[in-house]
Amino acid sequence: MFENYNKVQQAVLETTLNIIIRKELQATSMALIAKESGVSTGNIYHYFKSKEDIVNELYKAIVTFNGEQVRGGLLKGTTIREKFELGWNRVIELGKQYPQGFQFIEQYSFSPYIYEEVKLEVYTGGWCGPMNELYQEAIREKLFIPMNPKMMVQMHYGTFVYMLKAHLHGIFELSSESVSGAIRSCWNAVTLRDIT
Amino acid sequence: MFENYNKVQQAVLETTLNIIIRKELQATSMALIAKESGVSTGNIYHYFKSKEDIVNELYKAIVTFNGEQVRGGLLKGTTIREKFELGWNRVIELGKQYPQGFQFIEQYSFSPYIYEEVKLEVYTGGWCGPMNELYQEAIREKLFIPMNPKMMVQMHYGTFVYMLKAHLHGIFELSSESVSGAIRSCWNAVTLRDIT
Amino acid sequence: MFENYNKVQQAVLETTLNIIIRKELQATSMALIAKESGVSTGNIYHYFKSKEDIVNELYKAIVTFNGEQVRGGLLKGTTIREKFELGWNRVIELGKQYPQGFQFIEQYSFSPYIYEEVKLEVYTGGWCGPMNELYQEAIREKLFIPMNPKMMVQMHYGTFVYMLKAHLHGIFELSSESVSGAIRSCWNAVTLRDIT
Amino acid sequence: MFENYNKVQQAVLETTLNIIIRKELQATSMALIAKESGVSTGNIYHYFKSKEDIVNELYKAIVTFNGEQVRGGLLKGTTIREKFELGWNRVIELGKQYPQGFQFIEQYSFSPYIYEEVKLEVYTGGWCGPMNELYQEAIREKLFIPMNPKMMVQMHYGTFVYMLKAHLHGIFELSSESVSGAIRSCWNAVTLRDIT
DNA sequence: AATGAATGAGGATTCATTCAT
DNA sequence: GATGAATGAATCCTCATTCAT
Repeated sequence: MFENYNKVQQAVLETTLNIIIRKELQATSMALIAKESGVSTGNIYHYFKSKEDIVNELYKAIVTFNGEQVRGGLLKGTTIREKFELGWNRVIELGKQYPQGFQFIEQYSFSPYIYEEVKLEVYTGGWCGPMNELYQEAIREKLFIPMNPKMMVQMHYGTFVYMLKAHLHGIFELSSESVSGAIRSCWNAVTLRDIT
Repeated sequence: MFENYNKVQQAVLETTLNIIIRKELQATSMALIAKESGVSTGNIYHYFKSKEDIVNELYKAIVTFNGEQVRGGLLKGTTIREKFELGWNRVIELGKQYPQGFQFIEQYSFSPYIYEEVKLEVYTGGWCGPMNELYQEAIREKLFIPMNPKMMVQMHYGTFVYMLKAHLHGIFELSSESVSGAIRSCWNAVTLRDIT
Repeated sequence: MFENYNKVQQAVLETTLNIIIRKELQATSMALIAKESGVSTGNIYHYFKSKEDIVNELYKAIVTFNGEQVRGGLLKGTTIREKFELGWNRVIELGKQYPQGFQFIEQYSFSPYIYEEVKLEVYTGGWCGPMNELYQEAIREKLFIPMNPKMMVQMHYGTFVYMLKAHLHGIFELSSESVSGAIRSCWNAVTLRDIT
Repeated sequence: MFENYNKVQQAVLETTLNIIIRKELQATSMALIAKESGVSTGNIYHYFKSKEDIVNELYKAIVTFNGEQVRGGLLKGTTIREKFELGWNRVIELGKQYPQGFQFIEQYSFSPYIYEEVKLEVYTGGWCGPMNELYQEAIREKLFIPMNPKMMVQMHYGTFVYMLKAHLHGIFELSSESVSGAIRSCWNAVTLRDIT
């Protein structure tokens, strides 16, 4: 998840993510990060400007990683339908595989602690871009209903996010059938009925 | 939003919400709450056990309020379709009218700072209950596809939450047409096609 | 010396002066001030904005006190000569009686740590004002040579400051004869010879 | 000013002086000295034992330099009066030409940060020695009043220091006339009247 | 000689909370 | 009930110094 960073930075970012999810940002002290990451406080400040900087870097790193993963999934498909399924499947997979990263983004995407510019990268540099394009193409091909593609993508993302959330809260299990059911339902929600 | 509380408690809860959204939980000090609410720190402790208590009370109050509002909307409808539309419309309305409350719940629904028991009330005492029942009924009547109704509700809730989020982030505008379009699309996503 | 402050502020200012002279500003930590003054760190910040604020307040307080003392001395005299002698005597007395205050002003009058506005008060609100007027009057009465009175006052102040400095460094003793000799010598330095 | 030191030491001393005057000793970190001098921290420690060592070396260097300059000035004169004028002129010249060095000595001559032994060098190895001798000679020749020569030198030095201080604080300008006026006035202050 | 990453004690300051009034 | 002065532990961060390279 943090391949673009050096050893020290990786240790700090990983540890920080772990503590924030476990204990809240409030309780995530530099002393604790230092202790758990094995990097001295002084040296943390050699690689990061401030605590805020660490958290923002973390946000950016996760968003970037997620973006790459989803984009990678999308590209493996050939038809629009395949791409649709592979893309959203990756979103779910990511959430299940990296629940901490997923929760972190969820919790802090509205936080004033994350710089506005960093937040906007989700919509630009993240996975939204390729997904938006896919939806646009589907509309052009009269496969999807003529709605704002960005909005449709957001709506579907919300669908999967909340499935994951409820799953992580223990409200219900997330079997692969329910996931493919959900994906199918999303597909149905936006395809032109008579065309099918 | 805080009708069940006395004047002092209301002032404290309102102020706290305001500061948390504006500045993060981290930066929400008791001194600041005291100053902005006009209630002395000593007196705040007369009405609340601790800072944690305030924030959890706030969470509970907003969830309860939202629940009442959505339930109120639902009950006005007669047919399942009407209830469906009125209910989700209220969700959107609430988010637009009380963006701070909406953002607060979004940010802190995963936070370890909120007691697990309080968080679970969303699913039980909140608006989810009546909505779950509505979906269950729709399935029984062969109107909706046979899926876990709780999951369907979560999915749709996610849909609207992310429309609101993107709207609040300034990604796109939320016209009443796009809202009703989204509601219709959700309806289509889960209704049995041949029945329509 | 700190009559215009409350008990807590007095304790803090006195302690700070003491430590700064004994140990340097660098080594004057808030923890030490708290310990030696018997005021908790938290409470110090209730009465002072910052460490810088304490030190600047200290500077201001000493300068004001010195000003009042010297002005008080001046006024007791009737003739110019008497005022001259009483005034400068007070300067020396102050330095001997409050060596810490004297050293502090000496050391920090050039320091960037003291706000420029606070520093300028020495020349305006301090004892310089009345002294300048005295010299001006003496020039008008053809008693003193026609020189910039402000400069003359500074020169004489420097004379006494360096006597005190050397005295405090243990270079020589400061007997009352040597002081009156010095004052006489200053008087001779600026009086018109033939007039005497 | 630092001719007796090698390139690296010169860079460090110059930079340190500059920062101390600009920012206070407190804010003069080794990291900043390293950055501004272009010498790495590690290498600074190759040439200096500690930060304290740098500052004390700086003090010593400036005092020595000033001493040489003033002594050099003195020697150019032949009569006592000439030596007197040339010597004090050099003091003023030095202050105007090297204001940072002048301010540094002024600020730190009382500081516990400077080792007592280093401070005493001002009075022995500095310019005071030759000046003291000059005054002693003048007394012997019945030119000056019979006062402690060391004290007289200190007094006069204070006179010029405070002229410079007020000048550097922007209280008044220091024209060459006012300087020679001040020197003359000092001369008059200590010469036996009837002798002139 | 020279570098700058690494250390961790110590710095100023803030904070939740208490309690005398 | 209400106030806000007082507490001191805990916070983020800096700093002089060391040491492997």
